[in-house]
Amino acid sequence: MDKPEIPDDKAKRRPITARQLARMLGVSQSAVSRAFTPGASIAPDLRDRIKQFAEEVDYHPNAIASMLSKSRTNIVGIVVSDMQNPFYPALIEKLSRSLQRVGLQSLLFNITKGSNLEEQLSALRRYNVDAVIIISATILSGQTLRWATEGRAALLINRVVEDADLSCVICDNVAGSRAIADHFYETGRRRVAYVSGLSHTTTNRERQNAFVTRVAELGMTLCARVDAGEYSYEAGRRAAMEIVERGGADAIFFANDILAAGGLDALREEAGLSVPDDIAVAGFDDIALASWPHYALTTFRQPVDEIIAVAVGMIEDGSCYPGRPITIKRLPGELIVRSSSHRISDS
Amino acid sequence: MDKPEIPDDKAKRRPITARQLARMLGVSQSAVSRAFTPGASIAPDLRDRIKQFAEEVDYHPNAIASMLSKSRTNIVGIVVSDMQNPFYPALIEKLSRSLQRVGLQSLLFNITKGSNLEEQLSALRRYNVDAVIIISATILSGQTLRWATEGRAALLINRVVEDADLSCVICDNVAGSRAIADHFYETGRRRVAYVSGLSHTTTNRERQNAFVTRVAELGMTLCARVDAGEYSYEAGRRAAMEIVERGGADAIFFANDILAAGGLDALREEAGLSVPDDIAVAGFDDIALASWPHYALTTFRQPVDEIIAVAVGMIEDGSCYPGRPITIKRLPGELIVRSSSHRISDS
DNA sequence: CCGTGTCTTGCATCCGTATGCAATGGTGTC
DNA sequence: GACACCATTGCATACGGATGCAAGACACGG
Repeated sequence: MDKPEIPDDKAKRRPITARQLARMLGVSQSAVSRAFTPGASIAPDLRDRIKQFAEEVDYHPNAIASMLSKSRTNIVGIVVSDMQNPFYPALIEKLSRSLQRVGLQSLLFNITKGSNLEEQLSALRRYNVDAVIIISATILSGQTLRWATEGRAALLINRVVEDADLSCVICDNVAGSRAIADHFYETGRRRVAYVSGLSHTTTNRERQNAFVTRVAELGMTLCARVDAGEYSYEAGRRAAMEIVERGGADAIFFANDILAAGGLDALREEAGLSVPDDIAVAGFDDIALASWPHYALTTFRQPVDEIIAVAVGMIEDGSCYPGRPITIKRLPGELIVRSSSHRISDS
Repeated sequence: MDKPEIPDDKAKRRPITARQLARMLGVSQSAVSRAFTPGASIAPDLRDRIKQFAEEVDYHPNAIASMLSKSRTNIVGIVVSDMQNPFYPALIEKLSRSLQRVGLQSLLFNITKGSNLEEQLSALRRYNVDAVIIISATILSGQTLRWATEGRAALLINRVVEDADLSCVICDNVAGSRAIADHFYETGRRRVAYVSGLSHTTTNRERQNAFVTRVAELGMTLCARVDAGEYSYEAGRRAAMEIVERGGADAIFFANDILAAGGLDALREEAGLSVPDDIAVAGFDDIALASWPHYALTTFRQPVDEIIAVAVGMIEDGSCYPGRPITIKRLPGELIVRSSSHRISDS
């Protein structure tokens, strides 16, 4: 008859605590804590009894208190800036899902050029997140990044920032851009053009340099090199028209797919050209839209799943914690040939 | 010469605490706490002195500890499921930005059909978030939602779930769908069709019922009603082709823009029809793509900014806290006529 | 000069869980 | 039966900041 009694004062809005649970069961609060700590020293039957009773009274360990005493939050800060490019939402979704799978939650830090970075990043510090994943370093200087991530695990995805002392995981931009150049060459193109997004980012510089270099190696002509100024559909359209007005080309490599989509539409609809007959178009990333029949965009697919796997792995094994040597992982992507660059003779 | 001395033992990786700061300055820990609490009772010069010194030694209040003692986290849980539809990333971005503006961070809960909901939602509870914003109720039953949000502020965006006792903020789907029907009628269409996404969601039901009803009122013929099964480009293509095969129509209203984009491309490229001459196309949401010249999609624009403003307002003023009466805010949208439905005679 | 009131400040305690340490009880060995 | 050993359990305290309460400082009116 020592069945514990469940008090039913619903008046209390505060959730039940481990201490209360313990008192009700006649055990110590430590026992409750141990019951919910995997691997803790506690008798199996006691653990079961506590867990079962916890379920009955709807007890859930308070994660905040746990964070405070363990000084571990199980939260990863994700710093993003441009969610306009569909590549990033897709990446973030998979990333947050992978993190959840290993028990980590994602705290979103959406930074904007306009808003004061300092305030936002100070929140990043105050929340004591276990790790920071920076997905868009576009508008953050190395110095700012270093300050924001000082003393905690941090990791860049899809960007390299020279002076930030941060590990990063990126797609092999060089191989990708060369593959595009090779593909243009092999399909008979000789007068090519390159459209950059934000010209100062390392991502763009890597892609541009590799492409331009390979183009020269192959003896193709680089007719134009246009800076679109931003990664957007509209910018892609403008860049494409600029290339047409400046004398055209027979192939354009856009720094990413969203630019390429705009460019392709402009070439067809505004310039009245046939893609791929008159001009070939290629992008980078392989976002969802690239596989839509209307675009059928030749592109270099970023190994998103692998990037995420590596990133999550680095966070789990602590290899991106402060003090550890900086590592830069370049993962291979894959050239995806679709009909924006090459009329496939036989399906 | 009572200038406080800054210890430089970088060895300690633990960040400095309020107590340490206080000791260094010769004040009490409470003073430090008050210096960082707006409106607290503290002399202005003491506050300045503390804040300045804090800056020197790089002290940041630990948000976790603050959460524990204030039992307020300043974190809002955002529950999402389908980030494939570009409407949601755009919404989330603006939402998280608005929340940040009022000092709230966004903790992302990315739920999937496959993964075990219970575990994910239990995390939602354990983290003691101040409020929960559910952006996609698609795969959550009212019962699950009620459990997940029990005892805390919660709010649905863009969905209504009958049995969940939750407040919600949505676009006026009925007015929107009627506007589309009226627009079709006014531009001479008489044989219309409707394509649903997920047919069981309230969003879809509202749009579908309103459209079908209005179509009948106006004496137009509803040639087809197709359930695409999901909100995706490919599903839109399939639905459009199904309508064509079943005899066609002279106007199709797709339950949202991403479906409409797929449908429009299929009608033009696969069915060889002219849009808008042979057939008009309209969507719902007004995502970025809708304004691209290639699509130029007639659509009903969701008042995203207003939805977010209202949602954030409800969280701030506590009107969605448990115990408060449930409110359902329907915000007016705006019909955006573009050339997918109507050839504009004069630009 | 004293009483009253306002403004600051420090003290002590609380928020809810984790964990080192000691105490307990039971098992196995010789 | 004595002793060593291991598995459990509880106790006490730490994690870092917030806050009620009381004490001290100071100003003002009488």
